[in-house]
Amino acid sequence: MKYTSFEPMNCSLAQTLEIVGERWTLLILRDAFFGARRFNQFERSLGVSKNILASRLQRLVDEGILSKRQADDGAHAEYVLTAKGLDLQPILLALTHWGDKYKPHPDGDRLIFVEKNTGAPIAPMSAVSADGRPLSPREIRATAGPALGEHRLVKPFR
Amino acid sequence: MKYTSFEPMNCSLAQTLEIVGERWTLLILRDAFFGARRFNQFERSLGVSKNILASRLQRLVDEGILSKRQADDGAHAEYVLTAKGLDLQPILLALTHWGDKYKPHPDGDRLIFVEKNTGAPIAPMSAVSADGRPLSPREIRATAGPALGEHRLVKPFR
DNA sequence: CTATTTAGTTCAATCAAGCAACCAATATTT
DNA sequence: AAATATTGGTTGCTTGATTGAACTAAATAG
Repeated sequence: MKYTSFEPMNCSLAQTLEIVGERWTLLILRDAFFGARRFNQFERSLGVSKNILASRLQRLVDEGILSKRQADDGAHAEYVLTAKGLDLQPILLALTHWGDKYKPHPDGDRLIFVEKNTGAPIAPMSAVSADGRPLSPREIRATAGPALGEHRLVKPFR
Repeated sequence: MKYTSFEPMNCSLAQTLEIVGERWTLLILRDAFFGARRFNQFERSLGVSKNILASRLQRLVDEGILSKRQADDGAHAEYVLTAKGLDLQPILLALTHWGDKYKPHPDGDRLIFVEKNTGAPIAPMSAVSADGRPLSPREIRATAGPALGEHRLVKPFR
């Protein structure tokens, strides 16, 4: 028996986790966002085993999150984020922001994300209304869309 | 040797993943956000093994993300999200939103998140500037904070 | 020409996931 | 009241994923 796949679950969260929820994957993507492209850069930055790294990179390429191509010098390959990969940024920022808040370093901030133009720090990740107001968890409700058959999630448990 | 811990990494993302990055954890939290409180509800909703579920719930309680308490009927225990747990919402929404976009159900949306008051759908998760403009990945830069010693992440790889 | 770096693959050992069986305490049915 | 089922777990076993080490082949550097 394999590890149970999340894919049969009719849930977008489960679908995403099936792809990026494996060990190391999000850290690999973090490094990709910081500019890592070569196998060796990921390996040294993370201290992950080569076989795991190779397998994760392959998976990300298969999923269209990274693309593997020859570097300009023709010699080695490099892995670069696709548009699909770049769209993972809110996930990484949200995870990072929570860690900043609840597992802070005693000396202060580790990284500060700023607008490239102005240098102003970006807002903390939050759900926002269509017109831009930050929303707290209790101000949000989930409603069933057309694809949510008789799925139990939307029926309150209580 | 255990699975290598992410904790020694001086990285907020790694710190968060160390806690919520395990298999099943984020799905458990999803159900908690949808109102699940009892052991049995999580078990049935997810189809996860009891031992795994017990261990994950325990971990989340230890981390202060869920609190375990006696239900009002005095009999059974229940697990409820703390403020720290509620703060994970942007993470779940970002993961869900990406799955909506890239692993959609053929019949359309699965869940639609709306404002409780107005019923209006919330905005897709995105980084936003301090004054509320959505920011694309290329408009954001990471700068070193005081706690980021001589960490390599901030130095561009290229 | 030799040594090193790079980008992997293959392999054995170990740890975690998954499953089934069990258990104690309540709740429900007969 | 007795029997049965449900709840909330724990224990133990098997299988699979992670890990680290050894190996390889190609490119690059000295």
